[in-house]
Amino acid sequence: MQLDQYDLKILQILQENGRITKSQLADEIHLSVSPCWERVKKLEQAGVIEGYGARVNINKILKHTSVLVEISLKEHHSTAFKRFESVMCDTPEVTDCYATGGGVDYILKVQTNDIDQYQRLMDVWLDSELGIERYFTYIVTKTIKQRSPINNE
Amino acid sequence: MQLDQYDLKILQILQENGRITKSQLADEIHLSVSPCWERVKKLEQAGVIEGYGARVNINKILKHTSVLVEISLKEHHSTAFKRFESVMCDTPEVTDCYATGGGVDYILKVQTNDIDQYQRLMDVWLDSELGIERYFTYIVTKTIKQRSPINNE
DNA sequence: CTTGAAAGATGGGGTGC
DNA sequence: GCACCCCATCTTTCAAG
Repeated sequence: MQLDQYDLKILQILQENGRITKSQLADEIHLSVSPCWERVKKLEQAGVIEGYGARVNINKILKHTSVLVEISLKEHHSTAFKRFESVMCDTPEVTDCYATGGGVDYILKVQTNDIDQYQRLMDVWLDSELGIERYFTYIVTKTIKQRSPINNE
Repeated sequence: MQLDQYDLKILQILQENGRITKSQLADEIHLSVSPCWERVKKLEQAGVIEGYGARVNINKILKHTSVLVEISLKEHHSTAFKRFESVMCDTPEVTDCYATGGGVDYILKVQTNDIDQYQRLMDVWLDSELGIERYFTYIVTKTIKQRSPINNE
């Protein structure tokens, strides 16, 4: 898919303001409504725009704790990886999960009500057949920044 | 702020589908439009809903590399922290930044076109007066999961 | 919480450049 | 490709009951 400056601008604006009206969007990118609308539709159909969502500030509704966790597995074959990854995907407390090179196999971000609840979750993982060899926990003391990619320079 | 089941349901739905119409939303939570709309407005004004945005699949539009970086500073006083944090906030390549307890001061996620570009960014940081004592880079080889909190159980 | 109503947006269509 | 009409239908927003 080939994107021009208009498309990038559309993405940039929609990323910040997903509920902007198509006419306002058209104004901002200096196109009229129809071509603008067709670009948006194209971006959605191509899967560049996967969907729209509200940014919910979790801090306003409940006390919670975030931790970052480095995890290494005992075994390094694809079934072990697959099992681990599917458990991560199915665990709502895990908000982010990345496979990494560089000493550990995975780095996760986990959100729970408190540290106890995190530790209980970890205990369940350790007791199950997930094959965790070792893990290291970093407690998040402050969230400085949280995602907003795409900024066309 | 006190949230009831309706509000949680609203948040859950809006998080997944931020462009749903208020009438559809009202249908789904089994309320009529106006009360539903007032709840949404209240959630927005209270800052529980911070905004709306398109979920953009960055992989569809450009090749890029994500790295996770652990950073420790030389000095641990608030001006050093503030300076570091403001640079992180102003650097678009940094998508996430967390202050942590547990051996390192910060953990970041950085997105660049390639590893070279990341390394150049790091070189700039090291040469500037940011006070980085040491850092460790984990290259993300696979993104397993990426954020979707709030799931009322 | 419900109804209702005005103002505006959507999603098409079509024409012409 | 784009812009500039039109138009029926739905949505938003805010009264008043």
